[in-house]
Amino acid sequence: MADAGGPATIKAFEERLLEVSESLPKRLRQCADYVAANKDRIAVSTVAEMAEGAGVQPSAFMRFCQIMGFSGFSEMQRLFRETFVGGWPDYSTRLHHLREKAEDSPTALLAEFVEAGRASLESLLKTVDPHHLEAAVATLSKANMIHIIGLRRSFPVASYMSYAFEKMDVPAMLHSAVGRLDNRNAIRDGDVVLAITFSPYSVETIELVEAVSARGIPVVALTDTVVSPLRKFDAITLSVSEVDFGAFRSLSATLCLAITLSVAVGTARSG
Amino acid sequence: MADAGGPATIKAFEERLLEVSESLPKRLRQCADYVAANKDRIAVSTVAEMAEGAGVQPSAFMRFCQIMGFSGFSEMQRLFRETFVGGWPDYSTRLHHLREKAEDSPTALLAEFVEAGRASLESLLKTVDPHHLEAAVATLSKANMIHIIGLRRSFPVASYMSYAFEKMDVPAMLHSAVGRLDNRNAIRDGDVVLAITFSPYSVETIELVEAVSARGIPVVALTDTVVSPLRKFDAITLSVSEVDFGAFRSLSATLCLAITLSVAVGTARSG
DNA sequence: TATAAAATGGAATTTATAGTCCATTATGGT
DNA sequence: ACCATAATGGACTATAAATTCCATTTTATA
Repeated sequence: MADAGGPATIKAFEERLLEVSESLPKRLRQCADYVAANKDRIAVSTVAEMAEGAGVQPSAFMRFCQIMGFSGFSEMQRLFRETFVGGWPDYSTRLHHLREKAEDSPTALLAEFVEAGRASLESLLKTVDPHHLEAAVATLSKANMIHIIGLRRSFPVASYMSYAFEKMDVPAMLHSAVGRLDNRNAIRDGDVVLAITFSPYSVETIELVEAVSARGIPVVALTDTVVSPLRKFDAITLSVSEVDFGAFRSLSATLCLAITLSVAVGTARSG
Repeated sequence: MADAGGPATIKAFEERLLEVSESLPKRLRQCADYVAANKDRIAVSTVAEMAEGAGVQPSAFMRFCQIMGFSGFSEMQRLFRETFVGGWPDYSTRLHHLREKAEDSPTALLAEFVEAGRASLESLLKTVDPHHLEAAVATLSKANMIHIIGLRRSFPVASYMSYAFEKMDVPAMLHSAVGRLDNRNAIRDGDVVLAITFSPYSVETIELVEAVSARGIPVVALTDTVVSPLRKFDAITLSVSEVDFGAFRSLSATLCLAITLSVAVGTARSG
């Protein structure tokens, strides 16, 4: 018990957390992880709440506090309560502050993108047609193989879905057009193409869709507006209007739709 | 007690406070004044502490809470505590219902992910340390070449940043570890490594960081919590706590930070 | 595989805190 | 100046939360 008082600052707390978290049994590690990801909650929660969040018993959480060097939860909580008096206003005031006060600092920029992302997410629920979404899920669920194509700015979305499908044992293939290779011969009857493209639309993607569409292969499209060139082919279209800030588009809403599709298809298949 | 439930938002709370404070006896007015000046303390204080701060008896403060329309102090405090944590309530239980939701209707699932994304974005503003962000931008701006590494679930983020940098003429290279190739020899003095990894952390990424860190190459890390293994090397760490659905992570917040970094670095270079 | 040690879950206990009540003091009107 | 009414302070009680303890399960070791 050389450690009379636990960490006295948040920084010391984090160091101790890191140092300790290497060698921790299962439950206590859960505590460490949850705490690391939710430091702000400590100040305003009860042990019971923290324990539930971490998925452990209150007593386990207590033990964790002691390992961190505190006498108990209360003492740990005190550290966080004290350091954050004078602390944080709510989201909107904070945002306002950042925008005005810290003009053209990276943090102000972050605030702008966060706001753009939020706006995009909000409009997502409005722009996505539930029937189209259901149709897309149904089509993808029946596919023997899902061929994902998305290049340039859409590539992150395509690779994301590819990863998600793999994790859920949904047969999917990412067409990356590396070295101008064009694997369209891999696409066979019973397969489905999932095309992702946003303005300015990659010709490769459009060409691929055109080709397979002519062969009667179903196409599900993730695109932006109603004027997307993919509309011409009878694809099931899900449109996302992303609020962009400057020339750059944060893909918040698009990825949100992507994960939804992935999970929906994954469960539909296994169910 | 015509007023069954008190104010439900901070805004409503402020309005009620203003409306009420006109006609208040001495002690209760003290409460009102103190609360107005110390709203943030409500979440982390006891009645006794608040009363002392306002210079009144606890019982007087209790009466004040009731006049504000709450049943007591606890109810008033709950309002502040909830708005603090932004209320992404126990996801462990939500996760259980995720499958049912997915089968139920994809739209419900979408709503769930939208909500998760919004919560993640809000907390992003809290978790990102402005100083670290500035340091990261400064370091990346001075790099001769930015080496981006991010595998598996982090790969979409890595490829996104790679694309963004390219568009802004920032010299950057995406290390994809295709075919187990390891291009670490391409990393030279004056370069900077941008590592992106989330739990469970890819060993390849950690190994790379370890290797270059030993050579004195600066590392900027995008990771999740403070217990990330990247902390051990002295990297400039930006942590994003994203809501996880089991193996699935909606990358809304992460991408938001990614685009911010990209644009900030891009402008810093050209400016 | 048997045994000891560590970790865990849950109930019991203790402590702290919110909330109530009433006697006392201040205030405003006649 | 007196009375009626409202406001206040402080002690008391109920409640909810933190903490501890121990029986049970799990894990590591010989």
